[in-house]
Amino acid sequence: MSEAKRPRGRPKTTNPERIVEQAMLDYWRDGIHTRSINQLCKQLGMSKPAFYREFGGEDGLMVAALKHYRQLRLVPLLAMLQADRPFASVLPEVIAWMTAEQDTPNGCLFTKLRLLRDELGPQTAAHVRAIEAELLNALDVWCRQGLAQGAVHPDIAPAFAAQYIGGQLTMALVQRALQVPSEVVEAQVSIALKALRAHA
Amino acid sequence: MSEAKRPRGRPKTTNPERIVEQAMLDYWRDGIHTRSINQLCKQLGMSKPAFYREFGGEDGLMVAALKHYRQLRLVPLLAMLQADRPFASVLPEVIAWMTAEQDTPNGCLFTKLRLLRDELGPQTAAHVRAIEAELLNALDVWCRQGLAQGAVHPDIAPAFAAQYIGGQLTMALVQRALQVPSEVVEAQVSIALKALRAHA
DNA sequence: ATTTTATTGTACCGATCAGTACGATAATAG
DNA sequence: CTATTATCGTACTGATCGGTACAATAAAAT
Repeated sequence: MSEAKRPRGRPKTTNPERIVEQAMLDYWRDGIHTRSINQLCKQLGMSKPAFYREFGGEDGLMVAALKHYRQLRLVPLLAMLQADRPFASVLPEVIAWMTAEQDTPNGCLFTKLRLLRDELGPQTAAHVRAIEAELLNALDVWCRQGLAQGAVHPDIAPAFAAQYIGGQLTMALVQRALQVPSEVVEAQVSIALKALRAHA
Repeated sequence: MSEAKRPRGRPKTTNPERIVEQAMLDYWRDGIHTRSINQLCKQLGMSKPAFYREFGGEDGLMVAALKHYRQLRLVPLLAMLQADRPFASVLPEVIAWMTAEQDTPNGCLFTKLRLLRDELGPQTAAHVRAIEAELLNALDVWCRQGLAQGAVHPDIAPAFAAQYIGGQLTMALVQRALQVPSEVVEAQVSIALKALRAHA
């Protein structure tokens, strides 16, 4: 609770956290190609020089927004996968995560960026790749556990199972972004993932 | 073979068909947000007034490119679905279509546009919706046939089966666009679609 | 040869773009 | 108080944007 001593110069009035959160929601809802930097700054309520001071450019803002999104939505998923619990009891939670109705925009910001990788700035592109790897790795570890627990069909290699789940994840998030009702998507994913289970 | 009588004025030198084909490939390969109209015209080798005379604007060009794509890639798929043949023998062809390696760009132009529906011009958006409906309807009819033939699991409603196949179609095309190898995608789709078959 | 018609592309428009120079401002330090 | 430091945003830059006016051109028609 220490009242941090003020630094020397004029006090900062911009609030980066608030701005990053709003930018994340804007990108998530509307995509990344709907606003010029001029419009972006107006929307975010900051001057253009302040924008460049804070983020260096759009690439910087997008990385910040993506990091924020990761904390908000992806970290909980990773936590599910990494919790040391029975595969069969985690699976429905993962499915629910994929198809959740929320007060936030539909779909998944990470998935949207992934599909536009060639149109991203270098830092954003690198960050997307890093998250891809992180997620795929977590799925792989989880599938190994499931196999060891006898919950995953023994003929299916964990690496393939991870790829498969990742694919269904993408499917579900894309369908949600296309406004397919969450119950329908949930039914689709449930059927698709039954193929992985033991004693099929 | 009639040598059509020339019209009155200065002869046309631009070749709309060639231009539409090239535009289709460009959109398919690079996405729709990578070139301004100025750059587009340069790339297509036509003057800007010629471009506006021929297509009226980018929306017009994109519709033309999408129609061209439909003929090239989607019509063959629809033909497969509408041919009056055993469900079980058509299914592998559909899977092969989804995952085909080609000399053309990876992925599917229609799917890319579908995911960007809010960023399209009005005509292109309408055309995308029309193709969505056309495809979903064809899948629905096909699934009814499969059910009547006893090839589709009787507990699965045709409308849901059509949605499901459509979802897996999207998944496969997105994965291909993300450079996942076609054998991997093919294995994924095969497993996912096994869930539909009778006596599972 | 002259007129009519259709297509051509250069050269231009105002608007907006991404990015920054710089003077104003507001705090602490001495 | 004055000096120092840090952040502020107005107002500007040259480039590029989407879109078009219009003079030149090339054919058929008369």
